[in-house]
Amino acid sequence: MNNMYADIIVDISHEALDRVFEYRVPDALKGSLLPGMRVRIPFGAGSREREGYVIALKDKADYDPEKIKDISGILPDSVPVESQLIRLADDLRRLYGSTMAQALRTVLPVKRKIRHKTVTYVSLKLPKDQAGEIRDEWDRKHYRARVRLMDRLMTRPEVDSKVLIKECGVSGKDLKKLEDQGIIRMESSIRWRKGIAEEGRPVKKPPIPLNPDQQAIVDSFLMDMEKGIKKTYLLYGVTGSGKTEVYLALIDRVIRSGRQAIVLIPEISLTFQTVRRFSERFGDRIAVIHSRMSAGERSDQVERITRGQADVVIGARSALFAPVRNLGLIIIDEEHDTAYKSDSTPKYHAREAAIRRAELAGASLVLGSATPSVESYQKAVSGEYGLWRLDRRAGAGRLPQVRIVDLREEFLHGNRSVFSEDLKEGIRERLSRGEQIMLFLNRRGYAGFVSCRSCGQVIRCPHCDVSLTYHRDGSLRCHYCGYQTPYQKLCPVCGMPHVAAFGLGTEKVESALHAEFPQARILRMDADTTRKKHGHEEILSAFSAGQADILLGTQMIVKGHDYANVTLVGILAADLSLNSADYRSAEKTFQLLCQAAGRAGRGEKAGQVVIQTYHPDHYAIRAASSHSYEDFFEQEYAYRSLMGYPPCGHMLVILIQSGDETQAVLASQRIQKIIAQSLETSGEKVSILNPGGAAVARIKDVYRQVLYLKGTDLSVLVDIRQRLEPVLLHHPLFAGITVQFDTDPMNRY
DNA sequence: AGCACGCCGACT
DNA sequence: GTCGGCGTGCTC
Repeated sequence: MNNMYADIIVDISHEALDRVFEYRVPDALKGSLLPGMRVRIPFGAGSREREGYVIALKDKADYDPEKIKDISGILPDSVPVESQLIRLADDLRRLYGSTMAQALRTVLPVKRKIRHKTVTYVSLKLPKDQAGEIRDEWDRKHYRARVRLMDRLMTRPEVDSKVLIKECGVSGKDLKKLEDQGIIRMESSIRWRKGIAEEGRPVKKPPIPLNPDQQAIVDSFLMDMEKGIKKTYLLYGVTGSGKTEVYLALIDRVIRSGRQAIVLIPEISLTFQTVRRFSERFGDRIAVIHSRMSAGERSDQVERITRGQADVVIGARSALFAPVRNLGLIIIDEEHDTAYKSDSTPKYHAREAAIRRAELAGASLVLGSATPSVESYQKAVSGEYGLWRLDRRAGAGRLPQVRIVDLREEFLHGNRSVFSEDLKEGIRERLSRGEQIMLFLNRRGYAGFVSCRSCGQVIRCPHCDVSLTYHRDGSLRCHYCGYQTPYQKLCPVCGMPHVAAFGLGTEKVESALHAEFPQARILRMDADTTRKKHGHEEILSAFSAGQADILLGTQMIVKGHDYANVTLVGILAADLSLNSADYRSAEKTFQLLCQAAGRAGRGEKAGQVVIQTYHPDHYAIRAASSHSYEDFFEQEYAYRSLMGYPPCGHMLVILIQSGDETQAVLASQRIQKIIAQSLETSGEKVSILNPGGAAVARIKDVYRQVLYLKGTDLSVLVDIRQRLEPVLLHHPLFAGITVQFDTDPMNRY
């Protein structure tokens, strides 16, 4: 039999190992081994068993045949994947910055153990004098690494045990031993995430006939299909215009041509209701993938997909990588949603990744939104994407009437309440008619920051450089790290009893509502009330069932869910999201207002929206009130192009983190220097914004430095990153410092 | 990442 | 001499 070799990526995320290694395929595995599979391989001097990914098979090896080792075996649950996904991983790695192993891990449908990301905090357990004695004893015994460790811990605790291992030269085992001996204390912290609803039984229903607008879109798609045109389309449809019906019809056509579809939905709106609409149409030929599934459930779904038992895969961001064999269509619903941007490395955007996957598979891509991202709309009007529009609501509902209330005038007229006269009047009216109201506030907690009225001192978190928030149980809490301390009237700085909470929070609004409308039944929904597993669903279905008159909440109440009986939507402070120092703040505000407004008047009864604001003339607020996306886009695009922000340019964020403030600053300066030098030689124009600090300079005792690079050409930024990576790996200055990259970021740093 | 090799200082 | 820690380089 002929020799067979495999190119393999070792599953260790380290740049030094980020390349292919050749292995021999033993006879026993020939025939069953395919690219994309995970295998066990002997690696390194000790031929320790490691895991790796097969990325290609070949009959010749380039490396010294004497040194080539055999693959030990295929991992159970290993699934072959078209070379497409491996190429996609390679693209993601190059564009967003990661090792190939990390990129493969995000792309391949492995049943992987849900590994919590942990950081271990190390501090001294013994009092200083005792620790000093132990240190001196070690010094006598010439335990140099341990002495360095002790000297360091005696000045300050260390945030990340990895830094100690690297810089003091102690081993992980040593630390464990010292912990057992009661000399040091080690605390590991885990990151957690949110849950989501379950699936239900599908009952097939006949399709709703399309209206002429919807039909025209489906027809034009069919014409392109017949001509063999594969491209990206933007479906811009106002809320309630029936985008989902169009999706269903498009998917139906694609399935009939023998191909499959992937539908992406933002995690938060991926609810039972959404899934049901698809299962009512396609029965059990759908597969659902979401983050809260157990490893077993997930691998069942993946197996059904690989076996060809599903025509439609529905899921959040990561479902984009479902191992669908003959992909014909990808749909991204609510394409503007920031949830499509991954927050772990590689920090890819599902929209960009989908464009690439569709290209590789020869599939079409449909982006749907009532408030398209500036990026997508720009590409649609420039002709790069096809543009489909749905300007009218599909059913009985009409777009609600919007009223802007100037809060400054309310204040001038002596109204000190959270609610304007217009809003109060509206609420009263709805209550008397038995209709429902949604009130939207972009903030959680009882109030905003807490400060001393006498000296102006703001009470801050001792670990995070952010202000603490007052909660009604009498505690001050940090939203970044969960730090809690009891509220005190006495100012820690000037000693005057004038510390008080300012601002607006859902809890505060709730009590104001109770005071104003004692008869109203109120449901509050925010991060605090939905913390338990299905809190989210419970509250929404209670409101839907008419168990409350008013639903008060943050961001999360504006997504999905139709409530026929809601005829008034109030936005209490439209400015809250407008004030953040982020180039996307106007876009975010506009999207939020449109979505919130879209909740009103979904049924037979006409809807009304009241927007309270201190900036009644801001274009985002004006455009939202007249339901004019075009007006908003025109002004926003002008601003972006003036400033060179995406889509009129690109950005690269470099996040530098260290437990030591000076080191973080030094590393940041060094990086700036390297960038400046490489720009000098290439002559490219890239500007470095905001050097010398992050919006939050410290989180959980980790110091942060952030650099924003802005340039017209994405490839120049990618180049800079690639030139930086080897330096970060080898230069001693970067030992114990984490550097992360984010291309075209969607969140603030 | 994790292992071996080789260098250097300190102690039996 | 020899023991053992630490820097360096390599892993198919």
